[in-house]
Amino acid sequence: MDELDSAIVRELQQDARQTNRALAHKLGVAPSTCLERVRLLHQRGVIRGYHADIDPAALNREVEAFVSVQLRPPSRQVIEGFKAAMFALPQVQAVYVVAGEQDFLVQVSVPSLDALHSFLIDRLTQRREVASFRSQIIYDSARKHVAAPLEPPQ
Amino acid sequence: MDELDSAIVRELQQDARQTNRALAHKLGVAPSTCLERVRLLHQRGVIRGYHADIDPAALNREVEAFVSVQLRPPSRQVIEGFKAAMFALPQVQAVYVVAGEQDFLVQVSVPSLDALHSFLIDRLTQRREVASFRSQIIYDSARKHVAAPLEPPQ
DNA sequence: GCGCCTGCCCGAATAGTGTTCGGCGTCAAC
DNA sequence: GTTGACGCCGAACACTATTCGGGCAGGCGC
Repeated sequence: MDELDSAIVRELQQDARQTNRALAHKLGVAPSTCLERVRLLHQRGVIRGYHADIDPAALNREVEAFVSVQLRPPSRQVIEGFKAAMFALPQVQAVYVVAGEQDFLVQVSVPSLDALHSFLIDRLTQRREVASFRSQIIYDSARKHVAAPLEPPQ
Repeated sequence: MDELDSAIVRELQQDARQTNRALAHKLGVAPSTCLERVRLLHQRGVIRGYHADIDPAALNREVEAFVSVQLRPPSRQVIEGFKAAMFALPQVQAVYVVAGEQDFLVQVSVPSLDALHSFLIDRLTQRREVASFRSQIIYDSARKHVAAPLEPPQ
């Protein structure tokens, strides 16, 4: 993971579809060198995949929210089961098992506030292991698509 | 946004680097047709970009957490300023302005628990507009990279 | 210092791909 | 039935990915 690898990772986070030649030219190396580096980054698991970023509105998902959930009992079995069940739902974008008062953070995206309400009372309240939940509608968000390596002297 | 567009979007969410020919072959259309569709999806803003998914561990980011923050006063100026300041920090992955008890949800990724602590006391506590905050360390997470269009009869 | 080995990078060659463009079929309107 | 518009197709050409043999530098043993 030298300087060249970092640069490749940065560039591909920014635009995963640029040609290998363009990438090589930007970094000042030969295309064959660049290709080999990318292949190794893949093999080492550094690059996990390439994904298109889609406008949620185009997928009829105008409303996004975080739902934090407390489970009872918070045992391994219950947590794993709940995680799998949530992840299988099409409205669910991401599931986070967290430390704190709440056990789960579930990121959902739905067509409308009505759909969010339906989701909460049909999919969440239904489940007996849900002790309590709290939903936070997302008014505005900003996500980074490119993360740089951090150094310990941070 | 017909069936073919949806299929293209689904495929490119799954693997943004597959060749246009492979994509066309999967969907049973000519490469030229497929290319034109992709171009239009871009132009319409449906496809916002293509990004490599990188293992956080490779970027020296072993610890991830959500930090929920309450601001005082929660005015537009304060919110916008805080959002911009957080987003500029390298440890911050995403910023969400949310409804509820807390005003902000900040997703951070850092090398260690120490680094998280440093971030909280150096970058967050420092700011006068931060009335209170609560951090939730992420034990486990699962994110979807492909989202399907939702229909109103959901 | 000298020679050897290893690892990395390069450039050329080939196979495969992106991209353009003229033409054709289908459908709807009139 | 005729016309126009739209979208899809396939061939052609330029460009790109990918492979592979060779060369260069750095490190190590002697």
